[in-house]
Amino acid sequence: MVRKPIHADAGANGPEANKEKERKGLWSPEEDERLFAQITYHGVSTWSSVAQLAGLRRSGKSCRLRWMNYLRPDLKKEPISKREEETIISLQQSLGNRWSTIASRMPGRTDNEIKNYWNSRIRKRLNATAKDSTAEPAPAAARGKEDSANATPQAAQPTPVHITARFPVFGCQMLDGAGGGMLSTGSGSGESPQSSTTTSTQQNAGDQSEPSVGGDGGCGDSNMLHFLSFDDLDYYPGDLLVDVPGAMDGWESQLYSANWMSSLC
DNA sequence: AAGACACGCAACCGCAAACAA
DNA sequence: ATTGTTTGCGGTTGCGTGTCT
Repeated sequence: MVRKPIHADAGANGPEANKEKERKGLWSPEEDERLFAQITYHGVSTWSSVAQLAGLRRSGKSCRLRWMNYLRPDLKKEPISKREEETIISLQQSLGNRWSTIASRMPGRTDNEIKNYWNSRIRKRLNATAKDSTAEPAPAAARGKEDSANATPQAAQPTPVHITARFPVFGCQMLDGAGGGMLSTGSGSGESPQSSTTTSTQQNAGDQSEPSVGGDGGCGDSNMLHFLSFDDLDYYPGDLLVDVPGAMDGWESQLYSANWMSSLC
C-alpha cells in the first residue's frame, strides 16, 4: 500500500508557515530524489549535514530513517515470506524485541518493517494461539537487553543466512565521511515475479558463487556507494566490505530510475 | 451505497549510547 | 571530567485503504 503523500507544504498556510521549520510527515518524491542523490553522490558525513546539503527541511534523524527504511538500494520490496516469518519468530524468541539485531540477520529487511510485521500480524496470531493453548512459551520480548549476552549460541553468533540465486544480495558501502564503514547489506529481489528490484543476476540458476558486479554507467563521483550482488552464498552480516568502484552506476540506472521511481507514483 | 471498523505502514517521539569538543 | 551533539533503537501514533455490516 502506498499512501498518498500529505506533503508538509500542505500546512504551509497555517500558523507555522512563517517559521522556517522542519518538515514532517510523509516524504514527497522530490524529497526522496534529493536525499537519494545526495547520499549516492556525496555520501554521509553527518545526517544533519545530509539534510542541509540536499536542501531538505528535514531533520537529520528523519533523513536517516527515510534512507534506512525506504531508499536504501538493498531493501527487499516484496512481502515477507513464510520462511522469513519463521525466522522472525525464531529470532524474536531468542533475542526479544531487538528489532535491529533481528533485521541485521535478515538481509533486505528493516527493523521497522520487522517490528511492524510483528506487531500487526505475528503477535496477534501468537496471542490468539496462546489463548487456545496455554502451553505457548512466553515471548522473550519482556526480557531486558542484558539477555543478549545469554542468548542461545545459535542466535548470538552471526549465523549464515543462505541465499539462493533467487535472492541476489547487495552490499553497499559508504566510503565518504567519518569512518567509511559498512552502511548496509541485504538482498535485492525475491521470489515474487513482480519484484521491484530485478537484476541481471536474478535469473541465474544458482550455480554461480562469485560476486557479480552491476553494470557500469558514467555518472557522479566514483566511490560513494560501492555495490555488489551475489548469486548464491552464505551471507554473514557485516562481511561484505568489498570495494568495487563504479559498480553502483549500473544499479542506479536500472533500479532507481526504472523501478524505484515508478513505485513512488 | 454508505458508514464503521480493522489493518498495515510510514514516520514521529523519547531515550540512551557513542562520540567530539 | 563535563557538556553538547549525533546516531541508533524501540515504542507508539496517525492516516490511508480495504473489508465488513
